[in-house]
Amino acid sequence: MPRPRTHDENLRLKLLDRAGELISADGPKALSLRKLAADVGTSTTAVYSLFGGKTDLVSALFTEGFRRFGRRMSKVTLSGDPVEDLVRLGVAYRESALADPHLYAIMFTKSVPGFEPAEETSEQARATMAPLEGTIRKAVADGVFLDVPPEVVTVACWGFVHGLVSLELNGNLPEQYTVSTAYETALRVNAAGWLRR
Amino acid sequence: MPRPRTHDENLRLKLLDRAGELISADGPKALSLRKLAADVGTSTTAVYSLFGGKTDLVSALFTEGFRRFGRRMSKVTLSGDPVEDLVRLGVAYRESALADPHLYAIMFTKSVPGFEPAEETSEQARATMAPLEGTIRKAVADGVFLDVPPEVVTVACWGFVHGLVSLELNGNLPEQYTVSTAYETALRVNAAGWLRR
DNA sequence: AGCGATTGATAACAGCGTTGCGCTACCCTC
DNA sequence: GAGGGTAGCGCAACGCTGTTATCAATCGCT
Repeated sequence: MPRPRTHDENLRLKLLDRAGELISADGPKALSLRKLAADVGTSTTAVYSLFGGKTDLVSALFTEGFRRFGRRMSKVTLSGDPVEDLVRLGVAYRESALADPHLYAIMFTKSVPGFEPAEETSEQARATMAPLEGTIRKAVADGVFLDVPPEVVTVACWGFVHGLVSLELNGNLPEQYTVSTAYETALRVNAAGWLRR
Repeated sequence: MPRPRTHDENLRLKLLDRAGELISADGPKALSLRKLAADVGTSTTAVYSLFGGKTDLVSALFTEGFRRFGRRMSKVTLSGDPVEDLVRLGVAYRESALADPHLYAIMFTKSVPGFEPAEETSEQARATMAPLEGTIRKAVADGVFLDVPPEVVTVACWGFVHGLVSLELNGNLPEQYTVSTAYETALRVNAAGWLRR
């Protein structure tokens, strides 16, 4: 069989796109190199040429997920009031996660068994948290928030939203609990908890 | 080849134990029916007779995880001061999760691709949260906590600890961030946030 | 004691990620 | 313009996976 074209940057994107679709539609189990290659009209070997292996394909998805995530987070318009801004950022965080649940799962829970994110994980994750960190750092410096190391506050806030979102995505929340309303309430109380009394 | 014995309740336990060990040692990817059966000295078919399939084996692990978790949580001695008790429960929660990280992952993140917990999930999860829920319900009823639906507070507190623990288990936390000390600080601030002003 | 049901050992199936082989289309140099 | 090096990638095979049909052996029950 002949080869259609080489150095097909297009192919790379098509594989990445389709991989995202597959994983978004039916979860990580549904992402098989064979199916992926067949869908795109190539062979599994292409994935090895272009990415290095399945793990590296997932790694590319991981990066893409953070790109989208970071863009959404940085789009939030901040008011200057730290509590209000923490709420806004928290809401955007949830919306981002709900927009691509399976990408979120790749980023923050180990949803693809073979894949262990590289060292860049923490860095990339923290870079995404830049607006959050900035807001908190300022609030602490201004004496509006408690005099606690800003990292502690940042991680606490991040953990809070991550926890709620990931419970929601996993279906661990009770039936009668309507997330959207309670989420914001909880967010506001948590943020206000860091205010100096 | 003959068969050694039948109705071997012991075999069931050995399989379950070994499965837990395998998954705890090297993660969900390392749990293969063939290796499991070989280690225990039986064949893969036994898993199908005794559990129904790999999914159901994982489901049994899931249940076992909640059993251990619930026992640890209910062992916490409560002081009556809601903030203090929320901290104690939060600390116990983290210790439980760190004791069996992979079981925790089965319970709360979808670490085994095929496995979708049944309807009993939410129920079993919520049952585990009984001490937490009790403490909060009382604090709200007594007017010590803000007048917010207790479920909202419960889910918020649960999400908070789950989020921090799962970020920690996934290695998403910054290097310099020392969890054990910051965790308790954050826990206390969060709990105090629910106090009536 | 003997019958029926259940356990589980064997072996086969389909599908998976991965890899060696080799063809082919491109780029570079002459 | 012609020839050689290189990289993309289709094909086929390997060893692994979960699952299942077949069937022998053993149990509980009458």
